[in-house]
Amino acid sequence: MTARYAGIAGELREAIMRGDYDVGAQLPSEAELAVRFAASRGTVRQAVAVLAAEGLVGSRQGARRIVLGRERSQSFAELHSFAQWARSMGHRVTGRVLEQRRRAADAAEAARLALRPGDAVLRVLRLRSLEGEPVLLERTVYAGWIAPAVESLPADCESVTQALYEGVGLVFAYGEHLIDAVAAGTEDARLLSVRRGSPLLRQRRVTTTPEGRPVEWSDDRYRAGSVTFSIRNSVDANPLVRQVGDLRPSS
Amino acid sequence: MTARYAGIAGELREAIMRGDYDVGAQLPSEAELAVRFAASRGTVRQAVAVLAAEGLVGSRQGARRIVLGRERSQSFAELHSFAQWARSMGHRVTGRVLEQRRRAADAAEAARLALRPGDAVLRVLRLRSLEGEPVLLERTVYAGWIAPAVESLPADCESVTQALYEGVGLVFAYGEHLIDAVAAGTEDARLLSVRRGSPLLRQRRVTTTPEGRPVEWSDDRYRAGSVTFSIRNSVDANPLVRQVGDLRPSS
DNA sequence: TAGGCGAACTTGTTCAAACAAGCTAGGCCC
DNA sequence: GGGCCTAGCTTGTTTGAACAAGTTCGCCTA
Repeated sequence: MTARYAGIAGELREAIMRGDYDVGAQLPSEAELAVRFAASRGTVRQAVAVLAAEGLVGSRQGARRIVLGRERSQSFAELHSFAQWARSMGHRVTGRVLEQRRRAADAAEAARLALRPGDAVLRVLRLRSLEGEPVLLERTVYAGWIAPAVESLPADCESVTQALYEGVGLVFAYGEHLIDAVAAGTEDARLLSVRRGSPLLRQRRVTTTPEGRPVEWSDDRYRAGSVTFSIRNSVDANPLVRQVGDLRPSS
Repeated sequence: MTARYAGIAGELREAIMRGDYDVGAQLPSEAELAVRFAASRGTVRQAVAVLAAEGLVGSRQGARRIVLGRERSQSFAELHSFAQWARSMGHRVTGRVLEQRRRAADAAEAARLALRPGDAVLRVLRLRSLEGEPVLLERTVYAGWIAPAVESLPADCESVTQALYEGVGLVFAYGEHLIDAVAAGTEDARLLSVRRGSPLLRQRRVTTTPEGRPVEWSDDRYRAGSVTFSIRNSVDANPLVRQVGDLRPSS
């Protein structure tokens, strides 16, 4: 059952997306929304807090909230599953496993997956295409405990995320993403049909279960121009962190 | 005066950073924290919600919260001001204006800055260096109403953000960031001391006042390897949105 | 017309109670 | 040891009251 505040947030989100309120326009006051939705002021506050977290509305003490934008947000699941995302964008998507092998985790992998160095992990190389064009190369390392489930998937499995949920009830709940730019290496270039040295958008990510158990650590490389990441922030909430690299040209 | 919940969040954040709780460890219950901080349970919930939004803790109904990570977050101001960020990282930073000119806004700029095409804007080309190495090229377009204040800044002004605040009380409150990878153009290559065509991490961003008025629209290009962007997300809150590009190789 | 003032409105914070929905750990049984 | 059950604990939701801190707008005066 959807919580009331989530339902109210959903209705307000739709009203914003529909154009009931222009960008820059004011929302009704909390008191008015409480009457309109037959809810308490606290519940309304929770609902608009959800929208604020999505960057759709902004607020100042004493002034009515304003609409900041109309861009549709994405659920965690949609971001996590390339296939789900692409389909919701209306694109034809395919995915293909090129390599898959168990091996011992190196120190970095072990740290990321809360394992000991030398523990068994499953490394998968996967190519994703949109409209027949290769756009994403994923080098994913799965913790050993999930390896059997991954190995049982077909090589052309479209949505690994969904298949793992349906197959073994695996749920992803938390993610950390590191985004930078790298030059295409030899393998990248061959598989993504680009020149060696050309720019790739790299997203390294680790994904974790609701209990806090890391499942996968992945190095994803997008062809430049194929994908853009978008983030909204504010003085109240800044999810984006800039970290210094090693200040030498990347290899 | 800092709100109580913000103070409690700060203390809990420090305890986490200090190692009082390992990654994966449980936090005390809300009831215990309420006693410890002499606050109501509602206030404690607000405090831990702040930490959850930073990706430091995760929660499941009925189970104690767990520590997800120890990475320090950044304030909005720190992310926005390259100089402030670099200094807090302990790096020597310089900034230099290479070009600065008023001109008419094109359609894209006008849309981003809530202006009409043809309205006057100020375009500034700025180079940022860390430890004497050029790492960031900013092409920033300021709305006309803030142009005089920007023009009055010295060419080697380190922190434009701080100077605008001190000079005219300008406050930034909201941001939108588009992150992708592009190939260095001729000017990029010359100014950042890289080969033409080599990868750059591009961050296009628009920044807005508390009243919702856009101030600047900037195309920032980082040398590959100099900076990584980090974002945490969860099923409860996903600030990261993947958008499709135009599926053709970038120029 | 512009500026100042104040009342009314608006959002932000804190507290508390009550209930719902889930987790955890101990005890018991096979 | 493993599975099941349950009491107690824990987080999630909703309501509401009271107060703080800020904004907005109408009115008045120079």
